[in-house]
Amino acid sequence: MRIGELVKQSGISPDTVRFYERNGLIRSLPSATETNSYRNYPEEALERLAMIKQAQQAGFSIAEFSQLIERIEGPSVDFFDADQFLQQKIDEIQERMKQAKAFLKMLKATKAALSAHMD
Amino acid sequence: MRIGELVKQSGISPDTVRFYERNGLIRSLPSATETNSYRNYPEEALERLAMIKQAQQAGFSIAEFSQLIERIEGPSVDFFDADQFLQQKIDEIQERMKQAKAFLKMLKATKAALSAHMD
DNA sequence: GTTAACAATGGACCATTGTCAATGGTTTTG
DNA sequence: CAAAACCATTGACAATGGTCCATTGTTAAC
Repeated sequence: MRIGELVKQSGISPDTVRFYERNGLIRSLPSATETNSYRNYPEEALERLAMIKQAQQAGFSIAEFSQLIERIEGPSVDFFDADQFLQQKIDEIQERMKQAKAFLKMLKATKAALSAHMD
Repeated sequence: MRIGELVKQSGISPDTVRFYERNGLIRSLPSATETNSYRNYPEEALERLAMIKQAQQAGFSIAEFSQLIERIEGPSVDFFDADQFLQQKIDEIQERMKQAKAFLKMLKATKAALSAHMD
């Protein structure tokens, strides 16, 4: 699939897709049938883009996501290293979610207090 | 309390504290007893800094946090407006956490799959 | 009372995460 | 085949969230 199609289906701008690719978050394969200079994306690219969105919402930076990709599908996977990396990131996200949860709770309490004021 | 004390107790750099203050996230009171040009922070500043951290982990930008502050403790609070603002932010954070959760789940699954490989 | 430590301000600088515009090549459509 | 639509590359620009530095003022310690 060409970038235009990917853009249409994902809602992400072509510039952003190319930006992600430059940074190793997504890959395009050279087309088997065509010999142009157009990027050719596999179907999985869509899921990958969705995954990037999720990672960002979880507080991952592009650099971190790129490291993740390298570790889990790069050549010569170092299992121990990958395992350690994953565990660390899992911990970080859990901590972040804890903090976010506390903030959310506070917002809700604030809203409730406000509502009580409103009558 | 002066900025140095706040910095010591919060672990946040003085530049960052002043940056936050410039952007309306925190306020210093003119000291009642002293007549210098030093910032004077109330005890609550510490909690405020902690709250800023939480908000950031929840994906809040500085601008959003500043708007929040204005709404809940600014002069002439518009209850309806504040209520709507809070609800919207609550929804956004919940959506973000949903995505983050999905990502976390995927990381855990990836780690489990990796572990299975390791023996 | 003078030095050391602390604080304020202004402005430059930095990384991150995109976005835009210009220019030129490729494909598709009519 | 000519025009419109699509794509690539390069490099500039922008917003966000700080950080650093130089200069100057203030306070505290010796």
